[in-house]
Amino acid sequence: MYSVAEENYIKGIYHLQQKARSVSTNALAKHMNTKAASVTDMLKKLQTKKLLDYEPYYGVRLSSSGIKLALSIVRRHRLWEYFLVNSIGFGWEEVHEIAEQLEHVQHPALIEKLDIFLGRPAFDPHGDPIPDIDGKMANVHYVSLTEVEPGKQVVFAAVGLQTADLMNMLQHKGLKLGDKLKVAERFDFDQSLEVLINNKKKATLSFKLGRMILVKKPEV
Amino acid sequence: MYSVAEENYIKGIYHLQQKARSVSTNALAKHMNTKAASVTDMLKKLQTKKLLDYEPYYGVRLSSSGIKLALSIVRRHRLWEYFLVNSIGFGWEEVHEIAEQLEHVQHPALIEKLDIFLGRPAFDPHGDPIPDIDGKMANVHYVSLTEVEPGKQVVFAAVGLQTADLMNMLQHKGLKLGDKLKVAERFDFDQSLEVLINNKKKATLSFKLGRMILVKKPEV
DNA sequence: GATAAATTTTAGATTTGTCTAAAAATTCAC
DNA sequence: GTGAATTTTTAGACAAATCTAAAATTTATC
Repeated sequence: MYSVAEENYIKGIYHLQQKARSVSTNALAKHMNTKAASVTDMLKKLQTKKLLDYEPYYGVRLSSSGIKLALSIVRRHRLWEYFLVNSIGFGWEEVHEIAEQLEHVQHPALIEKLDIFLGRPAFDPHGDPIPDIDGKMANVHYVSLTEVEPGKQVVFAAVGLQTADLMNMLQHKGLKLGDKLKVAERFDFDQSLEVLINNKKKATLSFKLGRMILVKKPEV
Repeated sequence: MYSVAEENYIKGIYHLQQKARSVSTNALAKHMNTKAASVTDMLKKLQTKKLLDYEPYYGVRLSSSGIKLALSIVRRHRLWEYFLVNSIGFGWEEVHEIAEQLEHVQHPALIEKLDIFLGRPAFDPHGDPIPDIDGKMANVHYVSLTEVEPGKQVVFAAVGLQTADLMNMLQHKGLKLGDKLKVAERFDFDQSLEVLINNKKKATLSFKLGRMILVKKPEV
């Protein structure tokens, strides 16, 4: 098992790596709120554990096992955030710090059981995709219907949540994967949407529902 | 705030204090799975934080602020256990170790929101009372099954220990909280018990096992 | 391409919590 | 109540993760 400090470094490198190919000691030190000397020490340690490829003076990249670990930490973090907001009523602005602690709780079955309890959500409360147990996550080229410009045609590509509640509701509204959707109206008052389904049926969707409808641009 | 190690010592002293007025260094060392020298160091440290009254060579007792802290840790631990069993489907034998980690997650509103979400439960899955935010909890005067007169009907209300070993054994014998128990026979030779469970199943329990089965008189 | 500026690493110290071994205090046994 | 056994504390060391200050390396500038 890895220490909390080690896990935090791996997660930090993972996030910085999304922007640039390789991560510098200084950038990581700033991101981790620590000093460059401390970063160097930790990189040498994580190098021996084969979690990353570290070239002194030339920055660091996660190895494949480092990426795997990072994705598992990100998974834990985002599932706990989802729980904090959608189960016990925190606002999405307060959950990050709590999830930073919860993500380090170690148990072989905990996260899988939490995932099932939550309905295997695909996105956390901030809209970030939640990696599955194999590290796969929703293609972030999807956007939720709430972010689509009125008038534009899009295709219903995925749901952001797999609860019976949501499924029943989608069925009731006559919505299924592959449907062509056009936002006819967006009301500022409650951010609800009026959509045209397959250029035929009209339906009114709440903001909360719209967020769980993930869409992509139609194939040309 | 207090470190995980500090919180664990406070919790350990609290539990040992329930049995005896004052807690010895060695008893605490055994309970904490550490060495007496380490205990002495920590006691001196917690003494300066006014969490306990420590008299060198003569043991330790929690101060009133130490008791308050202990009760808050116990509250966190038992609420998380309740969540693990009743919300996400763990068996009662596996939750103790996870709750040991979760109990140290720090946030001013977390435990109150969790408590509300769970419906403010009064007892954890092992039958132990959950302190409220002011440290108050259900007053329980359980006796162990070994002290019950043969023929009397009692109710299995709590376990005296929370090891996976014990939980597995109870599960195997088909014993769970709320069961009606009657001591059918007590053998002087090894002090083992023969009990009738819910007026149906019979089971033989060793003295050691019987001591860990805490019961109360049935409601009238 | 030499030198200055910036970055990174090394060396050595610090804090927290732990350990072993030895010394000190208490308790037990007769 | 004295000596032995037990318990507890002290002294000194260690591992993890951090720090500051100095040295080494890379990058930028002219």
